[in-house]
Amino acid sequence: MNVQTTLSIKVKEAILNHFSVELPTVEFQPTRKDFEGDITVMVFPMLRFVKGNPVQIGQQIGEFLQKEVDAVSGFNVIQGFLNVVISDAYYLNFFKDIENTPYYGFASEQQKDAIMVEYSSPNTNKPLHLGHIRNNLLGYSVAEILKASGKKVYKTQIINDRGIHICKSMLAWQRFGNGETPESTGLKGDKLVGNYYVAFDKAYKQQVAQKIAGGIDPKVAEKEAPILLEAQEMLQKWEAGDKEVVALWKTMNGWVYKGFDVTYNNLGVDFDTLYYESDTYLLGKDVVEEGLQKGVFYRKDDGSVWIDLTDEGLDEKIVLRSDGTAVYMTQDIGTAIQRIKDYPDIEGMVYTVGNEQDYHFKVLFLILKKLGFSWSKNLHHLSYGMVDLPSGKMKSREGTVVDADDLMNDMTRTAAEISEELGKLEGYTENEKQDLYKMIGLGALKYYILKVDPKKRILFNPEESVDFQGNTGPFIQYTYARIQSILRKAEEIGVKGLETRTAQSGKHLEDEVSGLSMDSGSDTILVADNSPDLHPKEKELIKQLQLFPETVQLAAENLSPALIANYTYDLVKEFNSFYQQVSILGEQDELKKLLRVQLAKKVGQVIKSAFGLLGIEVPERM
RNA sequence: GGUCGCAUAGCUCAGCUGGAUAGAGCAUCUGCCUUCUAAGCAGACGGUCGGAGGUUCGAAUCCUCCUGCGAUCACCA
Repeated sequence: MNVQTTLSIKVKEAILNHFSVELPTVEFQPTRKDFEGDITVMVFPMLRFVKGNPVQIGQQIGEFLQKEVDAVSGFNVIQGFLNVVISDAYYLNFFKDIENTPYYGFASEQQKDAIMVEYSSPNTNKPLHLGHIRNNLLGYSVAEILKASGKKVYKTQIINDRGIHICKSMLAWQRFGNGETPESTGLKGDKLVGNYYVAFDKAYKQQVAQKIAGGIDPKVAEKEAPILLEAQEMLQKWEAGDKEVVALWKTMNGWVYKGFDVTYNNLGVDFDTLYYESDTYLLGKDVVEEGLQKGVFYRKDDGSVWIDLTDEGLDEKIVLRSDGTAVYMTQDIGTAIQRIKDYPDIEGMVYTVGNEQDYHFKVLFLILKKLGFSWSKNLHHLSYGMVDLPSGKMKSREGTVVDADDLMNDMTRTAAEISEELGKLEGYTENEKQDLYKMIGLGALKYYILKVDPKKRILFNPEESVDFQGNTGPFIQYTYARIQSILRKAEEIGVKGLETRTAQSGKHLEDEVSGLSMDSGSDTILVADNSPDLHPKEKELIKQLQLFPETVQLAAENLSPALIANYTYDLVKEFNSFYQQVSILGEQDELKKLLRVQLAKKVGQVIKSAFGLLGIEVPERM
């Protein structure tokens, strides 16, 4: 039982004893730094139930707590705030408990029910850009956070591999490509295909301009440009299964996938299962038919099928065209149901999609609910704000995008410049250095994006490079590296009570976290009768460590990696302050020295765990 | 026009279910490297929390209205 729960019970008891009143709840908050104490009991809310002077009530509760609860070593009352001082022994005990917990902060038992997290889901006609990066980082991180909170998670994406957009690239390639391939040009496949998408747009605009110059109405010109008509024709051929078109489609999508794989790999994201729109775009029609029977949908005279959501404050929405073909909504209904069929343990889904589709998902979830699917109540749209440039929106066709690969390379290069200037990497091979630069550059980028509340839009200025100082990924990575440096030295000089086992630097977080865990045998020392007094900075650190598990849960509930990022920053700030103020290895008292080394080690583990949830790696040195 | 979201220091952002004097980073200025990594620490400067009402013992937080910005409202995806 944690202190807060104990205190809550005891506060109620105190009120019952003194006033014969049963309090429904007790409110707490961390004590502000400028007052003495660790946890503050709010007296004000009790005044609704207990008549009296808040200071006196606080005083009475305080006295009761001090007498009844071992962990309470003191208190003070200021206005309606009862500041409770928690004993060093309690914090030492707590730290002893978590010290050997390898997955500290992560839910120990996995729930049986699974949740599917969809993210990325790009079109296959152009390379990934900064907007996709935000999507990928959010989706990946939320999936990891959900896992840590005890959920079983499937990561997926639905790849938009068919439609007019890819036909445009295909047509332009046929027309202007001269048989170019990624191999012949040395270009990444997605880049090559993207170039033809741009080429299409250029040719299209020329044709439109020509028509307008010839006196044709602009709106008609836009619809009747020959190259557009050809693209539409190509799409029809594709749907009809035309061999030549399908073969080209497969080839060009194949190029794109190879390119995407490189980008995903560099970005460090992955998927457990993939869905392709070419497989799912016909799904959902039968469900619409069933819905018609049930009266959820209705058919208009022209044959199109609709749902009336005006009762819910929304509009009418089409779910099937008059010619019987599926719209986006039809597919999404079908795909959702298909996923449940494929993975029967799924009890909920998270869709990582930009906030421009808020309305779409509101409608989708409502339709699924009306169709009577029990899991519809566990559908979440992880809606995030757009990433805009100072010049405005990013537009692939106009070439105003920040390319994902370019951006990652730029970040790595900047990290390399800074690292080389600082010159702390003596003894590292060139490969090790490159890996480290990438780790730092990506750490900066990922943290920069993930620390912001998902629902807020991000203004990204490519001119002002992402910071490497202050509240940044590299700052946190640096602190981790510092801690590892201390731990290496601690082993060298042989700190008493510290196991000399070295941490394995495996690739997986799980391996490393458990690899880092300390052997037992040192625990009893901490709470011996003559326990050392805690330095205020040590106490603050333990308090911050204590918050990690609840932060993970909160982040999972809110689907917000930003909460993890901000927590980690606070922890690291606290550690650096501690590091600055007290000497760890220079401490004369062996017990204190051991405690500090162990604290540093635990902070390092939590940094690594937390950053793992953000998809950010941490270095041994930097 | 209807609906949804956002608005906090010069800039970028925190602020948990309402609680004490609204916090960080960047930028500007001051100190601190012969002691565990200065990508650091300590400090200064900087705010009518978009505006106006309301609820409450108490509002950046909840409600209403207004302003500004963004998104969305297609037999597009």
